[in-house]
Amino acid sequence: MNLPARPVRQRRKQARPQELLDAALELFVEKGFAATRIEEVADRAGVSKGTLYLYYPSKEELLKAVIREHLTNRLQAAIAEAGQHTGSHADLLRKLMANWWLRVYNSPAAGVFKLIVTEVRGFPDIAEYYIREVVLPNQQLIGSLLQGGIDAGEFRPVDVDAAVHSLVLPMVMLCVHKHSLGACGPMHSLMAPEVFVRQHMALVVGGLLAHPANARVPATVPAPATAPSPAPAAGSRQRRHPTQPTAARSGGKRK
Amino acid sequence: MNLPARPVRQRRKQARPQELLDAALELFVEKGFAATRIEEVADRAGVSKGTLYLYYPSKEELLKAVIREHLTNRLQAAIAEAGQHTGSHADLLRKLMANWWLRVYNSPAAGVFKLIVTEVRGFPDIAEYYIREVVLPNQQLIGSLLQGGIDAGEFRPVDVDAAVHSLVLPMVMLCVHKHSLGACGPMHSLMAPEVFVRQHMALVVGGLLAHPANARVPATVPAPATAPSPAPAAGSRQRRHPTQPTAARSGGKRK
DNA sequence: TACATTACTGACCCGTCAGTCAGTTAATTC
DNA sequence: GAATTAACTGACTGACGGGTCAGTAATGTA
Repeated sequence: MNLPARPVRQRRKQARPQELLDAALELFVEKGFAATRIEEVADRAGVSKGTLYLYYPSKEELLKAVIREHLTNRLQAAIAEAGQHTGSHADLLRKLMANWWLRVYNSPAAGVFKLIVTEVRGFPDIAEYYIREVVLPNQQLIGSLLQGGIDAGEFRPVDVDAAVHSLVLPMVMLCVHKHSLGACGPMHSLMAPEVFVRQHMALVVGGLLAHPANARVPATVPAPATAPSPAPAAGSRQRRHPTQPTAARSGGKRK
Repeated sequence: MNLPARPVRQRRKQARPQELLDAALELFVEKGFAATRIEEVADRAGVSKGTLYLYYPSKEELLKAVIREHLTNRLQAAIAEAGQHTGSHADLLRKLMANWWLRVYNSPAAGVFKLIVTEVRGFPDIAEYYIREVVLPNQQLIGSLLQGGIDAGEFRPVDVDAAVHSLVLPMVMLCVHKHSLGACGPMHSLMAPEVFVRQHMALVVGGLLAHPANARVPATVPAPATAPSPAPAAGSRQRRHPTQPTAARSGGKRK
């Protein structure tokens, strides 16, 4: 009946760059840089191939713009805003990681981690940029928080760098996973990130505390204080059924 | 002087498939599947493009063969062999993770993790296979070890699935990292894996123990037992200088 | 309404690469 | 050493995709 509906050409110079970056991020994360055709990006952004080249001079520059945009504008903002909280060092750590990482996990920025893992070897200058702007500031932030806890006698004198990795790497891996295996259907979805972050922090902070008898479970679950009461977490089975749909899946697929 | 030295054509039907798989793994991990030319794989394996197609019917089948080969032959063997140790549950966990993961990390199998992260969305049947053959058996193995420790009263009754993730994800991420950022030059190398595994296990097992006063530091470093002495690990500074060359880099680059 | 500007389009150009196949040569048999 | 087998080669092809640019139309101006 209605013809392919000529989409009524529009002039929207302001909005194009961001729309192109968003489309590019989605597709690069989905299919990889090399396997994504520039025309697909243009299509998804609602423009023609030629238009894309008005805003970005080459495919490679588009990739770099995508990464730069998401890392500087979003992750860095999150880092800055993360240093604002107060409380005991253990609480601080738990709040920081839970809030911040869940925010990152649920934003498109999570895809950037996969993108970097995937493509960084082909574009080494991205590596330098990513490390300077993201990795080091983070290590700095978490590291000094840990060091503070140690100096205050709240944490055991662990290797700070190693502990930072123990804390952060699982969260990064979760972001990467979300956009690789996690996007292959609901057959298996590692674990609900909200549940995991809480459990992970409880476990690792438990290993950090100099006097573990004091605090056991974070504020959210007011369990009997000192005794090792068998109440790991609300609604979390003890074992069996390692597979579980988990329902939550974000980023609806278009075509 | 000596001409390009005609490489003396050889007939080696037996060795070809494995040599092609090895070359393919290297290149797919290095450059990604889409960006690797089939002729590069053939070159690195010392044959012509035509020969490759005698053994693998298409580029995609080559990829699947690479993954299948490394996952079944190597990782599964490691899993089977990993269940042989004895000792307390905490020791078992530490030994298992340290030995096994360092083995994986230092083998070409580490690259397979990156390969899966990178390519699985394009080939969903690989996902199913990987989860069935690698993820689930592993969760099973570590999970039952943890559950055993809990049942024996050695560990606190934590959420087993979450704890498995806390233990394993950093190691997987380390493998992925080795072949992405880690391969971009010595400007930054997360951390020496041997050091990290030890520290990570100490930290997390510390969080698992029901009576943390007992064991503090694993066998390798006989530190003063209970008191929080400031000796985190040999040769590991307390903070500052987050960058450190770490020297160790494997997999020499050819051209 | 006529003219100017510029955001936007898509057919085209050309290098690249997965896959093919007629021919070459190492190994084996007689 | 002649004949036979089959592992191996690499020039070729057809499709595909990055990048270009002459042309189109939306918007602004007089």
